[in-house]
Amino acid sequence: MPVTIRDVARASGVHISTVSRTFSAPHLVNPETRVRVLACAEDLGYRPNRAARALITGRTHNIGLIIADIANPFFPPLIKAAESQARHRDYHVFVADTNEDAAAEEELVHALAKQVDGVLLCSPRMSNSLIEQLSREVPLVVVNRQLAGLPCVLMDVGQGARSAIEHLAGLGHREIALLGGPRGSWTSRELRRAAGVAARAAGADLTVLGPNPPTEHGGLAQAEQVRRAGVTAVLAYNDLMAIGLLEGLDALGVAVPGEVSVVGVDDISLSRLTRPKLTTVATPTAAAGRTAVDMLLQQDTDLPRTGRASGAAAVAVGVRRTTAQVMLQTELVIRDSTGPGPYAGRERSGATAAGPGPHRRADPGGPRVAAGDVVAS
Amino acid sequence: MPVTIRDVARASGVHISTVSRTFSAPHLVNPETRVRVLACAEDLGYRPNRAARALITGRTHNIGLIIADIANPFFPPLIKAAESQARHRDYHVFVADTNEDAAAEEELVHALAKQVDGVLLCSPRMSNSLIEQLSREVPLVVVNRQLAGLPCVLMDVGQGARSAIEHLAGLGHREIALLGGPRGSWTSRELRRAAGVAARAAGADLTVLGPNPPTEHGGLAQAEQVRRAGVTAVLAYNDLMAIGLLEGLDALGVAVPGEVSVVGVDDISLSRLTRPKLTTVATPTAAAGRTAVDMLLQQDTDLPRTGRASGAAAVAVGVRRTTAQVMLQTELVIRDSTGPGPYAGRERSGATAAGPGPHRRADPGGPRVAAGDVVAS
DNA sequence: GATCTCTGTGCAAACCTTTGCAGTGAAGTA
DNA sequence: TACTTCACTGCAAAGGTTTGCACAGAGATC
Repeated sequence: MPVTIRDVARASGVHISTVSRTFSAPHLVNPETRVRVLACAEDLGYRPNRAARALITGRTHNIGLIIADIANPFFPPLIKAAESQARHRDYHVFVADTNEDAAAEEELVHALAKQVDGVLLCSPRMSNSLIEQLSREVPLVVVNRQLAGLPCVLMDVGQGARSAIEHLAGLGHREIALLGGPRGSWTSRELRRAAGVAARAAGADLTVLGPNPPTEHGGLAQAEQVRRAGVTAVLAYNDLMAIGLLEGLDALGVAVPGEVSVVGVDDISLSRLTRPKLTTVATPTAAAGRTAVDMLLQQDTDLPRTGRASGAAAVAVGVRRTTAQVMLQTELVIRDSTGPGPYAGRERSGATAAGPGPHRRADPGGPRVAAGDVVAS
Repeated sequence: MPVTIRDVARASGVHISTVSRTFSAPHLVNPETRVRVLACAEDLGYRPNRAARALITGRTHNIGLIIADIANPFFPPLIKAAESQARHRDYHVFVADTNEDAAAEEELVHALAKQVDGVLLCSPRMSNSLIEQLSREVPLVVVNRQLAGLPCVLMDVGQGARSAIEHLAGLGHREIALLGGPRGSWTSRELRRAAGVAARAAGADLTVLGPNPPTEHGGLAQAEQVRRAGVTAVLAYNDLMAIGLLEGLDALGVAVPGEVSVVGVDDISLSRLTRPKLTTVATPTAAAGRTAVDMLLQQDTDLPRTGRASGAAAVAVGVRRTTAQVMLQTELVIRDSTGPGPYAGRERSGATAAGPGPHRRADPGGPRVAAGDVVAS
């Protein structure tokens, strides 16, 4: 029932190889023949079988995108950017969700391995050694995790944490909590490290609460702890948790930013919709998606193909993998969930402790994110 | 470099067919041989090439999921439910985003056709006739669109609209606006139809505004129109638009629900987080995902396979497609964005016009969605 | 008129599996 | 003993495509 290259060949009176060339190397076939073949193909509704093509060329023109949780609004912009970038290069993206489950991640890499030309591993939860092992099976680009020897796209959450802590300290907060993210998250570790350093430098105390599930509920569940900890400011692992915390504090009757200031990370679109609007560290999510696809496709063109069509040239060059690591910048966006703390006005007053008036608002639009720098290669 | 069945055969001293059987029909091979082969496979890190397998069996064990917009929080629960249901049956799901673009939808169906065993088309934007045509290329299940002769999973938004309008009319609203969804959306048409009927029955006027992009911004952009239309209540195409409208009205200084009541559709998790919390028509998104996968896989096992392995039995049965259409129930969840209207208390007072006190709150948890009914088959 | 170049096409192998069929030898049956 | 049955394994074709190589014929060159 499905029409193959053979049917087209029969219909147009040429050999199947000519039909094949009509599609994959049109310049090699006589214009007259070409139009005839194309007409027949059109007539019969022929579409090249990509799986069969992949079998011999070693190129599927698909890339896999493994995501911890599609429901986390952090990811969709990344997915969309990756998809549009891939489409430009005539690639398709297959997205798979792991439910924050390390075992599912491994499973999926294996399942995808032979059906895609490479995989983007976003915010993986599995161990470094397992990732390295899997990278021998299929080209990998890792997002939100630093891994020696593998191409990585990172967001400078360390810098973001620093900015956030400095912002809070500048507002007069000295007792700050950090709501940690999920176990196994590189971002969470990085955030904690940088926040610790920044807090020490600013003379503030940092209490770490967690690990927590990186969801609204994870934040909500910590509201009680936050109140008990006696802190006046909180930096959350991500916006979702920050928003949950906002909810939880509201339910407990704790005023934000009156009694407690809250800062998130990611700047998901939702963070503009809460009351109060969320101060947050904007991460360049879309840029990360684009960059990761670029790096994967770059690596892909460098690498020899697996099919019989492997060029001798590629072999001569050897398996020289590009392992560039890109760090993308983050930026603090100040909205309404942060306000003066108990030490407002004392020492390092600066521009921040400008009285009880309205806080600085982020300008509503425009690009906020700088281009990434290559950090290592 | 990649290890194939042949390498395993060589290593374990058997024919490739024995290796093949070790994986796909273990009971046909001697236990001793089996363990030896498995050991060798393990040693060499062999993994069956699913693409090659698909070429001959005609079964990829993948299903495609085409989504209008991953960033719309309506979809992730559907995706996750579909994914988990598929995983149970040893299938993988490839998600693709079309950016609300009909042309991209067609593109993607073609691209996926030979790499999956079937496609779930969610809230498609393309024409019925095109969908029908594509369904000849690959098994299709359509979600959120009724289409004769094709298996469909629908949500009873008509009933939802009716409940919403009755709720509003009961609260004393007589001038109601409907914020329409995107052009080409079956749900939007259905909503409009049912809302019109219900409004007439309740003696209320219905003003339709739209079509609009089904996003937060689409709702926000209509705030001005809503105010100008002089309505006291609005039913929005989905929660995202309702939330945008909440924003817009807030910016215009219009109180919700004091001056205008707002109802959304979908009950995305976000709708519990707005101020005021959103009254909305809950749609059984996860159930839809599960059901759609079930229907697709059902159809899949019925249909003869394309590969040479096609059983004669299937042919004897003939191409009997299951074209069941399932309608899932919706339910109105009343929160804080709806309140008494100008005609509150006059006639049909009921339980709704209980003075200016707090409105009814939805209970926070528990299942709200009934199981689906088969409507036709 | 012989040789060369070039364009267009056909041939057949290869990619990695699965599976119907046939063959082997051992155990069971008459 | 001769026959059947059975469990296991090998053989080879098939699935749809790509591509190196060979070849035919046309035109150009000397």
